[in-house]
Amino acid sequence: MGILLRQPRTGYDVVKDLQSFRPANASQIYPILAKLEQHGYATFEIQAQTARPDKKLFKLTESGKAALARWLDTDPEPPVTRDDFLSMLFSAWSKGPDAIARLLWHRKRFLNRYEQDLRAKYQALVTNFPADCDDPHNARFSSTLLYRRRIGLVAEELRWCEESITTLEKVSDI
Amino acid sequence: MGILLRQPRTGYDVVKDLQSFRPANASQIYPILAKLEQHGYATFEIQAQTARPDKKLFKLTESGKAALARWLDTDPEPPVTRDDFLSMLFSAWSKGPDAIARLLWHRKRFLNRYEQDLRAKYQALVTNFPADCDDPHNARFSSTLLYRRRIGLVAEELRWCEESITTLEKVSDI
DNA sequence: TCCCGCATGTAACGGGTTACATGATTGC
DNA sequence: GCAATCATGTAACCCGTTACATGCGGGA
Repeated sequence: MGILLRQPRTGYDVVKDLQSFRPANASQIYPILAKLEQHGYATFEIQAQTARPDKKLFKLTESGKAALARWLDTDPEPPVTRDDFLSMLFSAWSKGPDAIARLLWHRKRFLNRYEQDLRAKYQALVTNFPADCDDPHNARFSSTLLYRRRIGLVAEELRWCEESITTLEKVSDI
Repeated sequence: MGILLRQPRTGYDVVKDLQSFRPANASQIYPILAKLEQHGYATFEIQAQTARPDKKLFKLTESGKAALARWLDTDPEPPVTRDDFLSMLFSAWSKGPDAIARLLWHRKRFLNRYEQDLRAKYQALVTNFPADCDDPHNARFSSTLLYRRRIGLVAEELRWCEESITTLEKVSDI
């Protein structure tokens, strides 16, 4: 399952870490961690805290690391996306060019915000840990690759949005 | 739900049409069509066929069209993707640069095939119906926008794959 | 001969989301 | 005073997938 125990983390932390590229919510993660523990793939230490529920700090066992390594050798499934925007665009012609333009503008705003966010995080990563990011044996190397990918894709979709808006303008007011 | 009744279609056709941008399978579509019919959003005519089960040709009612128009006025949810490849890449550092390269090559091959397929379909569309594709009141206009988007994104990810492979080579054999 | 395409569905299962339950601390 | 952050979980539900059931015609 969503195995991302680079470092020991609590369930709560795992949810946050996954957020960026494989969203899942708490009520899903906790049962999974419990199951991993039952199968011997992970163990946890309890850290008592005052004024908060006790933390369960999970970490992978050797057997868990082996299972992850095996999974890495399998071929990944083709990606699946669901995106209401695309479905709407598919039917938007029925309401005319204005509706299409509205959708595109909406998407553009969304992408702009998203891009800024990504760039900020990426910048923070490479300025704080420049050495790690260049070392392919380091976890942060993987992270930089993933950031660069997302940034490139978002920039491309943004380009597409603008292109589409201009063609729409050209076509509809001639 | 997946409302894409541009023209009257059978359940079987709907599944195929959706394939490209919002995959769903037959056992999901049939109950949905039945529900649409119960709610008065769609009706069907039965076309008897010899040697095959009778066709149920569904089409949207006025009330169905109105519902679709209302949906088009709502703001789309942010997109969700799940992609094993990304999860694997995230952990691939643990197995070293070769594992990362292997993943990237695998993805590259996948994207190459996908890109060819998309370009072929896009070409077919614009050569067969050049006028429709330029008319924003026509359904095929929406389709061309969607194709251009997908093609751009796939090309960008391909570029990223190649870039990543070369940085990996540079970094690991110096 | 066997698989693919056409054409419809039902039943069981599994993964994911939403809602609920608890509770102290910190900042607006 | 209210929301957000930290921290754990359970229960119900929905959406989607897999497997099953049926059956003929055409191409490899």
